Amino acid sequence: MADVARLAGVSASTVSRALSGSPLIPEATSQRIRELARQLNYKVNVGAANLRRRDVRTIGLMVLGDPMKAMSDPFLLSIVGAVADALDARGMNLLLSRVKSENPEQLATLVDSGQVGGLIVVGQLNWHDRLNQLAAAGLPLAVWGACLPDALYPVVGGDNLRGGYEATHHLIEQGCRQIAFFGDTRHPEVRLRHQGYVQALAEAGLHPNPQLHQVFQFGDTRLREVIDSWLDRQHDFDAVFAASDVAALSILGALGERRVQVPAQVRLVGYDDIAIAAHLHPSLSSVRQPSDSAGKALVELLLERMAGQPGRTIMLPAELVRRESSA
Amino acid sequence: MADVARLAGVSASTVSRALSGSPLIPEATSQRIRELARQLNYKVNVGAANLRRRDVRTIGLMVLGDPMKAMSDPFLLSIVGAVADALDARGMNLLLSRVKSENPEQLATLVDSGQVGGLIVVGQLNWHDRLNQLAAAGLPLAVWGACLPDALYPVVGGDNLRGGYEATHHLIEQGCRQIAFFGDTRHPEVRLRHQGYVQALAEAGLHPNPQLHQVFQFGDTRLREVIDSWLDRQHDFDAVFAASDVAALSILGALGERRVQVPAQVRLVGYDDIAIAAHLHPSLSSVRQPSDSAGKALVELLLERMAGQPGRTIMLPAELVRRESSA
DNA sequence: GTGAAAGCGCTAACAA
DNA sequence: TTGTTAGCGCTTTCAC
Repeated sequence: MADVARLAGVSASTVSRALSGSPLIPEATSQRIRELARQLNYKVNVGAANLRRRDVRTIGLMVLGDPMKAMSDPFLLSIVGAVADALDARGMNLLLSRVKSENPEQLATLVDSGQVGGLIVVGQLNWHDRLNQLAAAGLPLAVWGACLPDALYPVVGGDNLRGGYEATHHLIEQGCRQIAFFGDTRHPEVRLRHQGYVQALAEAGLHPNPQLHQVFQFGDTRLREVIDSWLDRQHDFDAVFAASDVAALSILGALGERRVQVPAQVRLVGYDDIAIAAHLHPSLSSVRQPSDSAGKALVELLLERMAGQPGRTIMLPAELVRRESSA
Repeated sequence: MADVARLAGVSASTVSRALSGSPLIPEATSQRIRELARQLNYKVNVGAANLRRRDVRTIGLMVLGDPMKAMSDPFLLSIVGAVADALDARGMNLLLSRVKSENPEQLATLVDSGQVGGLIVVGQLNWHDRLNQLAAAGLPLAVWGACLPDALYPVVGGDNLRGGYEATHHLIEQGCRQIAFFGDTRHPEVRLRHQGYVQALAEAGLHPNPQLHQVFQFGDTRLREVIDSWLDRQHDFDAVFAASDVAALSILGALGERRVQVPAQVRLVGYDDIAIAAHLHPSLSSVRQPSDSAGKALVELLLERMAGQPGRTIMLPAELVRRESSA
């Protein structure tokens, strides 16, 4: 910067101001300095600027859950992409972090060490209490997940209750009576989807059959085994509502292998509406969650939080997409 | 840090040394200082440390290609995950960047502005020349892609030629004679896979039929349309070799919709061996590329490059995984 | 073995 | 409108 200043015949302050678009510098000077900097291929050292300014234009993001497993869920990744875009639009950067589940404090380190100004956490897993603690301790974060009533942190999430309800209601309308639920209800989001499921059943005068409710870990590698063993034991159902499309895909595969016709014998609805859902045969009915809006909303809430504002909750609509698998 | 120093009754220098594990400080003192820092929840400011040390322990990663599209290819994402892990293991961080294809210089900015010490680029697209330019200009980078002979940058890639050969050879062994190739050969990696395909055909005395070669954009949203229109025009084939699993999935869906039996009428082999490939019905034969090793190798090569070493090429094995779709 | 001092590259009072 | 000055929080000679 000193070089640029010297060559421009001004002081470093002026260069700094010109390059950061300060209104103090007249447009002409500003132009000249910018051009010179460009020619010299000079770029402001962001680290030094951060140090002086005492803030960082980078935010950290982590996907909770078994790293490799969670990183392979297309829906969660589409949220990561959307967050990256939203940050990009504001000239901010994204630091991607792997969280070792043994060590929740790792989250705060990123902020404490000044590497990032705030944190976006995708998925709550069973970390709700820990996240509450961190938020209470003043850690600036925003979370994608279920909108829990006692959350001390800002949350963006889909309308899981409604989504679960819609999916189930749709299956009932299609004439299904024995509707299985597939999902890990230790997950707050899945718990809500399950509540919606129960609600829709109740409304139709049906009772949830515990035998038709299968718990599994989101993104479990052995998902297929779990599904197979469940199908081996359980034949008395005419529909499945899966709490994620990844699970629904496995179910589709398992059913296909057993020559069970979808939707003729069993109807299937998934959740998230990942890209391939539409391209399968049969194409997969699913509950769409708008990941673009999710990314924008997460960044917005995080910045509000970083600016000291109270912290809101944003619930995004859940929209049932009807396709062949439940026709 | 001043606080910690004062409370420990030592100088900031000593604290700095203790916290960075300098051998100058006796173990006892070091222990004491670390413990105190922990109690005070003190974390070294990474930005300031970087500034002083004049290096950064963060590297940038970008996936080339239409952002949303590229970000949705599970295989590319598994590489991102693997890179994140490899960096994590070395105490380094990962800055995720979206690249706007209009502006290649954006890549260098991340390094020039001191935000990252080097760059990992996933996919070459048609950027080979630009990457060569950047590398020639001294930008430290490592690339996942095809091992091109004139590359000035370090490359990690699968053995695409071999992979294409193996897949095709396998289909020929299964008795197929009219084998279609699906992939965008503007992509260097795909071009090599296609060469392997041609090689295997030639070896069996077959000639590639141009009508059986369909170009499409990797990750193209309208992939399904392209496939459908192709299938409408073209019926004279008994196998498809798809240059990516994502494409293979769409093809599987399209064939299913037309009641074409896989593998009975048409055999199918994909590429990448993404997680769901094994869970579909029929399960998808594919050529596996080891993304874990890829991540490690990319980080290794980049660090070598950052240390001023010459820059090597690492070719990872391609392994055909036989499943139902080509049985 | 430890501390004092200098300075990494930048920004923001404050002064002119 | 511009420049001078004083650090941001840390690491590292260099001297003790």
